[in-house]
Amino acid sequence: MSQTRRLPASLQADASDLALDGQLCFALYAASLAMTKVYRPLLARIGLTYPQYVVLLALWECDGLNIGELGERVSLDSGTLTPLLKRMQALGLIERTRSAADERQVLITLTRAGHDLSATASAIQEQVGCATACSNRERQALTQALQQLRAALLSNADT
Amino acid sequence: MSQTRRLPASLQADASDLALDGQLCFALYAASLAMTKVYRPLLARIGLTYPQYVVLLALWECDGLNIGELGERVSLDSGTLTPLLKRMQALGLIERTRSAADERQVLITLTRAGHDLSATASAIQEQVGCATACSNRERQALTQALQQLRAALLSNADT
DNA sequence: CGCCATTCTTTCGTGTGCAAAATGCTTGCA
DNA sequence: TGCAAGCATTTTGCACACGAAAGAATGGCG
Repeated sequence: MSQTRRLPASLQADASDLALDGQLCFALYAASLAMTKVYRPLLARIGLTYPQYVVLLALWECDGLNIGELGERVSLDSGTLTPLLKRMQALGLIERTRSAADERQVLITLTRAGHDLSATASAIQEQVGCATACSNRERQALTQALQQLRAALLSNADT
Repeated sequence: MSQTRRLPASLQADASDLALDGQLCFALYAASLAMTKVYRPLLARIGLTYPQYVVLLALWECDGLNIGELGERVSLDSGTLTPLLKRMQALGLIERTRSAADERQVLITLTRAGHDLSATASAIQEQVGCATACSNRERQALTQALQQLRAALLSNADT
């Protein structure tokens, strides 16, 4: 599996540190892929993708945001959101209107159909909760740990 | 922020459950995006993207895998890996050769240059470790929790 | 009043991710 | 032997994800 090499001790030590399964970054990446994999078929039944679902979560909580605010909330670039939101508009879930106060801004508001999807979403969320196979308490603890990690990473993003 | 609505109790209860920040799925999604955001500029200096780096991690651990095995290891589809690996070949980091034993398979092997990048990777890994702002013990615990979550999600992916 | 720096959004190019169809090799079975 | 079934990979099509650059509107400032 790992061949013996003649290297200075400083480099020799690295070999074990680079093991794929020991890496937090890979555990995060793989878990995130697995999560979307579970959501995909469930969301497909209502014609949504995972990022679109995340946007809806944000809008159910606070309707009428502009693209910049929405992007900050869900951690996405405006260049990603614009086409995504256009698709959601085509689905009849949201409206995109220029702000009267500042015509530079585009305000995103839920339609009736978009609002009503929250009931379905709750059902899906419960299904996935089962698939995680862990208690509410564990889930909460993990969620909090990930929020802290995210905050630390973002504040050190320029380092 | 959240307007009062008249709904049956069964739906009323959902409102708080759908709060964006309470969702494990969103915490995972956002943390994963934040992690790649930290890695991006560091990896860009050596011409790599994040998934390409993950593939290298896998190959440093076990060289000479075919595409299917590699995909299982890093949790990626062959449709994703094929173009990604071609780009890595163009960079001179890997070789793609048909297996003599079974001509259907494409074997991925590291070049000298690909092998040598592991030293740089260790340095990058350490930088990111600092950015996570948590101790080795915390990092290890979180990594393990994410691995368990991923395993649970994958085994229930068909539910 | 008109110019310009700022802010916000959109467009563009590159690179994932994944499902489904297409391609080419292998194996098993008549 | 010959071919049908199956397998590994590639291709195709759609949807993110992001940085950089272009467009559009606002708010000063001379």
